[in-house]
Amino acid sequence: MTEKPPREGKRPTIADVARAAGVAPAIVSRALSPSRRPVSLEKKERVLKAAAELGYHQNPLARGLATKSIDLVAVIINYLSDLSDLDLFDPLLDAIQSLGKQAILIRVGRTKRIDDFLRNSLSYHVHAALVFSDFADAGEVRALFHSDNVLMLNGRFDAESARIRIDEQSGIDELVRHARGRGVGSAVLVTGRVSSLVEEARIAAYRSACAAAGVRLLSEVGGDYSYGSGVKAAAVIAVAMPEAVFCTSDSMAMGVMDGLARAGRRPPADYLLYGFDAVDKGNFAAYDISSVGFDRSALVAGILAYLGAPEEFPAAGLDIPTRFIARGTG
Amino acid sequence: MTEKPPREGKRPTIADVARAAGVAPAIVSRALSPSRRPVSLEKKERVLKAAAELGYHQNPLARGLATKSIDLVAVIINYLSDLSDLDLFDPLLDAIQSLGKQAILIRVGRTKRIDDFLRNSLSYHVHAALVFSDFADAGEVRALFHSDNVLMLNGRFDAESARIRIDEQSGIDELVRHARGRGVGSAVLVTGRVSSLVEEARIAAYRSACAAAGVRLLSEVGGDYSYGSGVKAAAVIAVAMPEAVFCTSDSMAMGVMDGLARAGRRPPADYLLYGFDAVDKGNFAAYDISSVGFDRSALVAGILAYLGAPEEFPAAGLDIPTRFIARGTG
DNA sequence: GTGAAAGCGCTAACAC
DNA sequence: GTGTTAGCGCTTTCAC
Repeated sequence: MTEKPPREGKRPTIADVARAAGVAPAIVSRALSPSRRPVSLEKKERVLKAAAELGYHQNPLARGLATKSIDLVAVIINYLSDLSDLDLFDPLLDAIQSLGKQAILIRVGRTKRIDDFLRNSLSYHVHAALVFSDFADAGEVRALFHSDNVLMLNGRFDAESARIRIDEQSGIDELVRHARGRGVGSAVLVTGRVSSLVEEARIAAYRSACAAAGVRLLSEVGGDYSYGSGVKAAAVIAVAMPEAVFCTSDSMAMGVMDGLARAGRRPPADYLLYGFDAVDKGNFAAYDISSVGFDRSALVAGILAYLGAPEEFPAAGLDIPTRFIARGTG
Repeated sequence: MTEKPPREGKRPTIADVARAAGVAPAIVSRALSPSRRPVSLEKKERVLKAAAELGYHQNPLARGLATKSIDLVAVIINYLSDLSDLDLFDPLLDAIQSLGKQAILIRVGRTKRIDDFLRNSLSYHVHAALVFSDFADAGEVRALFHSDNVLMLNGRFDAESARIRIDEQSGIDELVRHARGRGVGSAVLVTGRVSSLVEEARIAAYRSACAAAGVRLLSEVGGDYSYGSGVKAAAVIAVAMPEAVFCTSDSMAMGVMDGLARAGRRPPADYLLYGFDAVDKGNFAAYDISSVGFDRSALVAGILAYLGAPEEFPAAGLDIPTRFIARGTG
């Protein structure tokens, strides 16, 4: 490393570089930042050289104070599982970092003083906010995040908000039609956290798909997305055994499968079983559950496009289609 | 909301509050921040009142520039799975936020220019860094992170570094003794990413535990922690069927289980199977795998203690013990 | 206990 | 193209 700060114990500043390069501080700023102001090639090189020799690095705080913006993207979640799964998270982080920004991960409970919390924090000054959490609707979030760029990914968008929507209806329609095609006339739906708008929409999609396909929905059993709640649901389901079980998560489907196995019922022989949110790779042999999924990389690509040029993002938002994935259970 | 900024379109500053309260800006700063300088109760109340009326909120950037520190905790990872699992992540985020700080999540690949990357970014100014990634050893990280507080959680600590260590040896010893107690004389070890120091130590722990307990390690099969790599490993294992299979992750154990099932071998009747990193709750009935786990909440509590008072953290670091968890497969 | 004033390190306006 | 000069909003001496 070639670091030798001019003043002992202090990091070199733009002034130090300017002195070393024999130019004005403003030139250094222009040479080192994506400024649109012109700098002669010769001075630019001198500056770059001096900066390297001094081991100069920008102070993002000072830069942020001056420009009133900061290379940070806030990712707003309730639970980490709001990010669907780990397959989404790592590429998302990569995407954010590839833009020279970093991700600040904010977990918002259902507290009322979210605004105070946010406004006092760095998150209020971020370049953009990605809202996965269903804590607030588009209007509130816009008000909250000042002039910042907000992308709604939680389903709570309105006409004015930038948004990416997972179009679950398409995959669910396909799934239910598939079941119908295999002779299913009646089914039970196992649901997750109904407080969530996304879940509400998902349930509605199942209802309408069933109505359209001519599948009778015998009942809806409440769960919480977890394997355990699926096992519990199975006890209820076993009473009036339907021809098919639709679950709004794969984990619940696994639970239902194990729960019903205790009663000697196994898919696909005794009933058809469908999950939701298929992760493409690494499916367990023991739980080869038919499901609905979407292309994670398409979602990340959409987010990346938004982050790169928010103003050019389609006003109508972006829709990511889902598709039915046939596996062993249905 | 009671927000009425004095100048149109601009957020109120400390100067606005000072004017409204009829005091000097310095007083406002002292009243509103945990400053040790005294402020008369009466003025403090005036300030608080004015701030509330104006809807004043601190600008963390300006504060950070002045104090050279910022209420951000950097979480350094390679993959999100470095955080063990989701059960760890949500409580960790809660812990960080409960301290009034926020988490900035940084994914470092194996790139060489990490230092440049970090020094130019906010992460360089954070209050503390939690290093889960094995990208660098303690010395490098300390050099990199300036004077900041660094907690090593990746096993790459030295005598001077603050660290929390998961003591895997204890749980592995227990596991191997347990296998020996059930008559196991020979076993195969399925390993993960061997480039990682943690994995290296884990493998060494198995070796020494086997030597101590008198279990012969027939071979070591390389995997990558994933279910799929476990399935592949099973093909190799099936050739010379050992009495037990130890896997350094639960996912690989699941894969091994399914892979060997194709050859008609099922635990615990035909062999004993052990995983690693048990998540306590929600174990799948179909994969009831004996494993080694540790108390996630103890880890989070340790991190919280460090974050709250880094200088009071035990110089010797903290050890989180692991324990063997007996389940159906061994 | 209080306030004026000098930074923190950078960018943006404005002259040249 | 270049340099000078004000800030950005806060904390912190330092004098009172």
